[in-house]
Amino acid sequence: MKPFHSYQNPSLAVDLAVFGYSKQTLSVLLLNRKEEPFKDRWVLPGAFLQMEERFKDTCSRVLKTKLGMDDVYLEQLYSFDEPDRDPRGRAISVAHYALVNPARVAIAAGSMANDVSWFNINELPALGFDHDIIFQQALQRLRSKITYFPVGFELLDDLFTMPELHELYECILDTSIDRRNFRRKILDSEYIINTGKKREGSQNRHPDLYKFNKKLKKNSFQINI
Amino acid sequence: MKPFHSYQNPSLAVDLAVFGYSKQTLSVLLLNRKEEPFKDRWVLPGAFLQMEERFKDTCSRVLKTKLGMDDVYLEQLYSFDEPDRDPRGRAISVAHYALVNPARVAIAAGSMANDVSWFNINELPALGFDHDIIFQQALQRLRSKITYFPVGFELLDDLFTMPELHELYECILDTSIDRRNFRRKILDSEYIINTGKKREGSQNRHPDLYKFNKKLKKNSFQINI
DNA sequence: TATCTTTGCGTCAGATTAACACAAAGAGTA
DNA sequence: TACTCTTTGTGTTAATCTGACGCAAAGATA
Repeated sequence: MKPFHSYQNPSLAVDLAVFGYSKQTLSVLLLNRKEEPFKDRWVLPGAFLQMEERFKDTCSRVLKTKLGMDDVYLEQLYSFDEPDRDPRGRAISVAHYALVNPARVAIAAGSMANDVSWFNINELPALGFDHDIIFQQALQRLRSKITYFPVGFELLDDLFTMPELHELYECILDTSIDRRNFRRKILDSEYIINTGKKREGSQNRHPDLYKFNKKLKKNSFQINI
Repeated sequence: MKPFHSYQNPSLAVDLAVFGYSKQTLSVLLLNRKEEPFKDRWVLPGAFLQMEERFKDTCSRVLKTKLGMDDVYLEQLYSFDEPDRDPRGRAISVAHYALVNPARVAIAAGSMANDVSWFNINELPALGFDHDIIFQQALQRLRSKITYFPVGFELLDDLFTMPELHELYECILDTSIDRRNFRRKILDSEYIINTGKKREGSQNRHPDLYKFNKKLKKNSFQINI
């Protein structure tokens, strides 16, 4: 299908800030480019829109084919339109961010495997294109979102303990949060449910296992960490 | 310049939810379409991106040429990509919202004049395209934003009174707010400055005139209405 | 049984907020 | 001038929320 107005449109792409949390570290997934421009530089994964694709379709395609991931939390972030953001020509990027549990996704071990890697968000290399800016904005959005909406569980296993959730928040917000006050706020918000089970194996007291409360009314949720 | 990858791109446009506040009413600017599709229906103003234009450029062009407006507050909202949102073919819209003071902008009295009109946001007709959705999202964003960031003054005159600001908040948030508590929060936030002058002419006590504090550090601002 | 660490639960003072009282200012009117 | 009516500016108080912290229960080890 041709565009129905006169001038030649810019290229249209999505870029993805894929966040993962593992071993008390928040990481982002980067791709090592094998072609110009920005050959050998690390960039956010992305792709051009294909015929009839919606943004989320393109994102899912990238997540599936390049990274072997299915069913991840995805949110549109912002559209970037600096004319010179891609040296090949005018290209517009509709940036998204994704939250995944790295334990659940095995990065596809294909030919790409060596070109994809998790990076601690505090130890990022300089990225190609305008991806530094996109990443910073994604991180800011994640930090803002998690303080008032329960997206944290997207990064954890189905069952998780209170100390695990607590550490996740401290890690994402890069601040220390009083353990006991955190517990109270989270429990008051009713966004998690105590399963009655306990996480076994640790040396000390075995913490309760919680699960996310899926019946939570979307608008009733409000924490202020 | 041609796009540097293989397939034919969708059309790219911006749509604008232009909010105005006047006489204790929050309004949005609508355009009456004179062509198919959606002939004779009201829609948000918008335009296709022209060569080398950035989103904000296109927005400014629409505001200037169709509405005769300059220098308005503008913020990117969201990008809409439903494949059938435009019956003419695939078109992507990067929606923005704008805040203007209707008293300061005279809607251009050209051939378009009869086709442009302010509508009370509570009395909107059914809009063409997917503009109902875009508008609702814009309204939601405005409501959310105004509770934590001082954008209200964009809708008012340079000098305004506390009751005027108070009414604006009540109108936008569609709720009643205790006058005295509101005053305290706003003053504590230091985002407005008492000019010492008073608004004359009213029958009763003459209220103080305030102005926006432009030296306010962007990140220090935080109200919770 | 004692010790060490982690986890769960509770307390309390200080800060914030909501609800409300009241006086001052301005204009009209007897 | 004195009184009324309405609006605006300021303060008070009780309820609520938040941050800081104490302490005991649970589990493993010595």
